[in-house]
Amino acid sequence: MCGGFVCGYKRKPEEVTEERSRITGSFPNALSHTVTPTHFRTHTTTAMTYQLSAGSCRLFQTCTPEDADVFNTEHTVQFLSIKKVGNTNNGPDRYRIIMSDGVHYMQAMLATQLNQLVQDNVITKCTVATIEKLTCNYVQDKRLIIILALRVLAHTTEKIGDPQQIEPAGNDQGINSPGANQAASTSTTPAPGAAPVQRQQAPPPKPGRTGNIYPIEGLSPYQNNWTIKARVTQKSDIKTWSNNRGEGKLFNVTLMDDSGEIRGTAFNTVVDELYPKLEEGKVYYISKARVNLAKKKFSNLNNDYELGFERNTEVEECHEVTNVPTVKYNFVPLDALGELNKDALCDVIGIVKEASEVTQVTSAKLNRQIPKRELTLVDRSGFSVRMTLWGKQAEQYNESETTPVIAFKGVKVGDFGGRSLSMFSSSTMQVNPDIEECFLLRGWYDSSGAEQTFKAHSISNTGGSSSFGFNRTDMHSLEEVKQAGYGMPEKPEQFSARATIMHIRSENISYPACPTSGCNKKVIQISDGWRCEKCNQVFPAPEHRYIISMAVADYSGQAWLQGFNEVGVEVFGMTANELLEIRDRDIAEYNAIMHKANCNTFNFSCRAKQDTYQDTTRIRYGISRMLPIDYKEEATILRDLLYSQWAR
DNA sequence: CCCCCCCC
Repeated sequence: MCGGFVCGYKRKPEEVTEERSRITGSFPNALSHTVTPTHFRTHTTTAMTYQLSAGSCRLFQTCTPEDADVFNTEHTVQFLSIKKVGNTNNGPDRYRIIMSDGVHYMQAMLATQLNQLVQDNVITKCTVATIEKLTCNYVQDKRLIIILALRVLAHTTEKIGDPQQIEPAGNDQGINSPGANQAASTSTTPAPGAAPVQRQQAPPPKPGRTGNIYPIEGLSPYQNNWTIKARVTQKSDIKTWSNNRGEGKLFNVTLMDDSGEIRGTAFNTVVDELYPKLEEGKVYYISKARVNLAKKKFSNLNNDYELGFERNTEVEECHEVTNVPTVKYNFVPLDALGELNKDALCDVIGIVKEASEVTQVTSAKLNRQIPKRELTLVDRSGFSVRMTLWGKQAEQYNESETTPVIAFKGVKVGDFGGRSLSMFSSSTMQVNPDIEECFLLRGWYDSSGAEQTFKAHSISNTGGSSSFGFNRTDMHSLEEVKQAGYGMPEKPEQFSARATIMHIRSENISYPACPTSGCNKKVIQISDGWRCEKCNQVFPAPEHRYIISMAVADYSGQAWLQGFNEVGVEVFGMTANELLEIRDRDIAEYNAIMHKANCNTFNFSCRAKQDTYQDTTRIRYGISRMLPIDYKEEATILRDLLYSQWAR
């Protein structure tokens, strides 16, 4: 009855996890370094998002043997086809690959030493892989890319994006390909930016400005004669620093055009020159800045690169009113914030129902005062959420306007009070923007919204839309969670784990609750029924709700987890009313059900919290989400983890 | 060359 694989998961956790620890131990962090969205800084929350290296095909097509950067850089591509090509001289098989960077596709050959990857189906159609090493044969005017080393990131089933065949190289860096338009572009997930494909029809000849107008997404260290035409969507304060490496001042701007966004930074004397010149909201031609690799860890923008403004950087205001980029949004309705993970970035639009005064917060970390202002946003979903503004944005907020519509871009999702929002210095806000959503909100609020009451996201709303999701990139072993002090002051609260149920406390497995939908309060038995204090009503019978306390284990150790009704339903596959009915009717059957619930493995999303009860302080772990294991999914992830290492 | 995104 029980297939071997399922039994594998039913083994004692020590055995199961010994195996797991061997795998994870050998390849530390491999998963999070290859396939997590955070690494690629896409703004989606899908666990699996693959960012192809847009522009790589263009580079391959135009590179010269001296382009060391092309050959020393990793390129993530998707294989669209793999075909054996005839060999004439009885040599080894050769495989021809069509690979896509999401924007273009082109041919490449697999080095014969990698043939095994094809023969073992390690790489197939739709495999996403990072090319770690390649070389290029130059035959007459043609280039033949040969893949020398790669690692597999994932096996997908569909073509990513709408890549176009790349046209032959040779015509001036290969610009101007009509078919090479970008895929649908939204603000939060801009299409993999094309290499320079857009050329301004008639850029006004300005003295000192050289080169073509490049889309921001086309900028890379491999191009140097470019000019971008971009709007400053955000300008920071001038910041000063002093550390053991020295001291100085700097400021950043966020630059945006239709293709994407990029951060620019000026230091020291360049600050004096450019800070007054660059104004928020205005459009500029910018050229001769350095294109540096962005340090992903510190950038919230969707770009692999950032600009370093230097002494010779040219910045010139653009007064044209046509074809100027506008901020594009991908709004998340406020009721859907619960579906985003903590620390995710998102765009929201709402009515400012309330705005606090500016207060000063003392940052423990930075040891300085930071101005702060809280806004309460509401929208047509009937939800409200708190948005925190910091620094300049808090101080300069115009409080004279009541209930404006504000659109926010690139704000951080927090978990205070269930869900909260906070601005980064790179986030932008636009008051009463000239967009449809704004008009709709205004109309709704003025006609009815103002009178309405709003639902806040709440912590207690577990299992519902505002609970935290299971997050594969935030997996921890139980021992690690204990060692790291999750739940202690200043420590993280949220973690995800995979663990197996060892024991469920069978006493007090439920409580009699008010049957009113959403009330959940405990009811008290009185002479003529069950009374709810909150609803001030007497009911003939209560609705029993689970309170689960269970010991779970993984390879590292064990922990007690607490869960509410949703957890019990997941564990037993029936409601508490049904389980109690069985208990009262047939205790043996009840015991069998309790027993059967053991040894099942789940993916958990948990919240650790310090708690003091009868003079004892301890950390309690609450279950916010509990998902049955999808064996196929788990196996696929482990397989890809192995492949990605083995293919190195 | 910064790199903190803060607090309740």
